[in-house]
Amino acid sequence: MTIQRKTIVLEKVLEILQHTQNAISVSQLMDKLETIGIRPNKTTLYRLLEKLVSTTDALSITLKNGISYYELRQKRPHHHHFYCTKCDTVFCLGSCHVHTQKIDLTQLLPSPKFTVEAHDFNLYGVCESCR
Amino acid sequence: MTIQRKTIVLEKVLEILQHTQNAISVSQLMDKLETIGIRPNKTTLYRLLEKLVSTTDALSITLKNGISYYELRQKRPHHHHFYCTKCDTVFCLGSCHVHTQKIDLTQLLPSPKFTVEAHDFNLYGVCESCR
DNA sequence: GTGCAAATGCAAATGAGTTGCAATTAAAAT
DNA sequence: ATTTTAATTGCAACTCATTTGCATTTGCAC
Repeated sequence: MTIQRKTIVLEKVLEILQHTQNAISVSQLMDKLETIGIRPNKTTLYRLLEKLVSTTDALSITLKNGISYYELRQKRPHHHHFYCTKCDTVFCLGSCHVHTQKIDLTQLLPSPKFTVEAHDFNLYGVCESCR
Repeated sequence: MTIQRKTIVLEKVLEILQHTQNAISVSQLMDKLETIGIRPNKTTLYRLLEKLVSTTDALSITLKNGISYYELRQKRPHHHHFYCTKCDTVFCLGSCHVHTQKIDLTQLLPSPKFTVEAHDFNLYGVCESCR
């Protein structure tokens, strides 16, 4: 295993992810890269993001439109997202209420013998600037 | 507008939906139909389900695998789902905690000016029989 | 410089879901 | 009973996000 090679694309992707409050999709990312004159191959971009996720530097969420959105893990606590149906922006929400309010998910299960490994919670609606 | 025509496929689909506790996908539905000797065209099936949803007889949820699952609305209150990652079954959960525990989602939003129109909440894990 | 693993690019494939259009069917009107 | 009309169906082709195979390039290590 050698040191991971640095690439312009990787650097720029990290830069974009660092400078947005939102989770962004591959196509949104490609658009942003295009505005700074970079047109990476989409396969490359998918692989780069996959790597960031596998190294836990980033995480991805997939909304009910079937599209995955990425964000840097950074120092943010576990949280969920708001998808604006007008502008397709994925806003990060405050700390997950399931954790902060210690909600017992077991009660909701068909049987206490089910093992919950993950949960997702997405809000859908219209953001402030789209109203 | 004439009376809606009855078809074997519609009847069998309703029958299957009525006799399962779970939400099922189009491919799961096609498999079940196949076991009783019915091989409907997938377009037909999609359109039939779309109609059931539009008439509020059924509802659909879409999980992070990008697949939609359908269930009859019937008398069930608003609830969410548990997806078993081993057997691909989508179990219905108890009444939505956001409603029963009157959780205020506004607090989680970036701004109170955001309008929440819908939310989804899915659990992922392993079901009782797959453990 | 040579070798080797990582990174890249392209084209093609995947898979859920959709669309256009022609063909069929059943209900309504005659 | 026959015609008219609208709903239903089936097929092929398409969309779109994502993935895969494979050949090529690149850059670190020796």
